[in-house]
Amino acid sequence: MPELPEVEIVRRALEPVFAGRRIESLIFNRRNLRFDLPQTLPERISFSSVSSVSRRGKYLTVFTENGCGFVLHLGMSGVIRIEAPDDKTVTKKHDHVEFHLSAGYRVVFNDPRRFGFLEELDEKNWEDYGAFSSMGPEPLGNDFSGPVLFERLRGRTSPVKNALLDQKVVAGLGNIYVCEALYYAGIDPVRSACDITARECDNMARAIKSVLRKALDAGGSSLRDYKHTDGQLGYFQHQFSVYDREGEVCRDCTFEGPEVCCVKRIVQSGRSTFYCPERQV
DNA sequence: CTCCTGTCCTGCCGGC
DNA sequence: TGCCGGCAGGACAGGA
Repeated sequence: MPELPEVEIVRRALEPVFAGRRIESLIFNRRNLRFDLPQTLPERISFSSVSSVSRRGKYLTVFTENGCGFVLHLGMSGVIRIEAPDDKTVTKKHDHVEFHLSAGYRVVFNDPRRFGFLEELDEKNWEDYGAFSSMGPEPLGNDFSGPVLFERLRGRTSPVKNALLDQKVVAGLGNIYVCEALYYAGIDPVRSACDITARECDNMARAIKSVLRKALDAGGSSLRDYKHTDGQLGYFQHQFSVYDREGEVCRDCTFEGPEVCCVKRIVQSGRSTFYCPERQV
């Protein structure tokens, strides 16, 4: 499931393909994804050149020179496929959106579960877009730190795991990186968010940045090979410390003797949380 | 405000 | 072998 690092990798791959190229046509192969597709967008952005490809949290934004644009969310299973001019054009099941660009490039959005969405956006007032207007800081940006996180968790009685999943608290985190970050910070995921001390928030902010950077680096190294992986961009394999490792020994376990520490799985708000009870307190 | 629950959707996997 | 139920989860609506 694409979270901030995966979306950023997609952005980096899309930028050189989109930037400066003209959108010859935009084709919707169905009426809706998660939401109805913007039927007026194709005529508004066709034949104009792309001026920017950006990311905010898990959202991608693309704008054209005439000030039009759109926001794209990959949802759970969304994947971007880039086809170069000399590639054979293939249409796959769940290819919902196709951009045909100048010089024969194609960008295809494929999303089996259709949790993704694409909505029209004006460059002028993109910050007014609902999700953006209330979104928390970029975790890899300069305005995210321990003190900032501490402030944003104030008054929040829900478990810290749930709070970190809230895009209003901090942007771009999903279930996987929240579990991983809490592991590295040594924080028990069931603790109430407002009970986390300032000092622990320093550790959490550091852990969040570190986990995201590592994933970015791993994705970055596979980026140059994307053509060999069927041209598909969306998410990558990572080595997780706790996520999806129920019953296994946690990655940095130093526990010795007959009692081996192992990763536990609990359910919080209907979602799996993986953690190490020995290290996370 | 915050918090919680139900909803959307299909591929995959385990059980029989 | 094939069917079926359960599970996975990001964002959001709506109610407490």
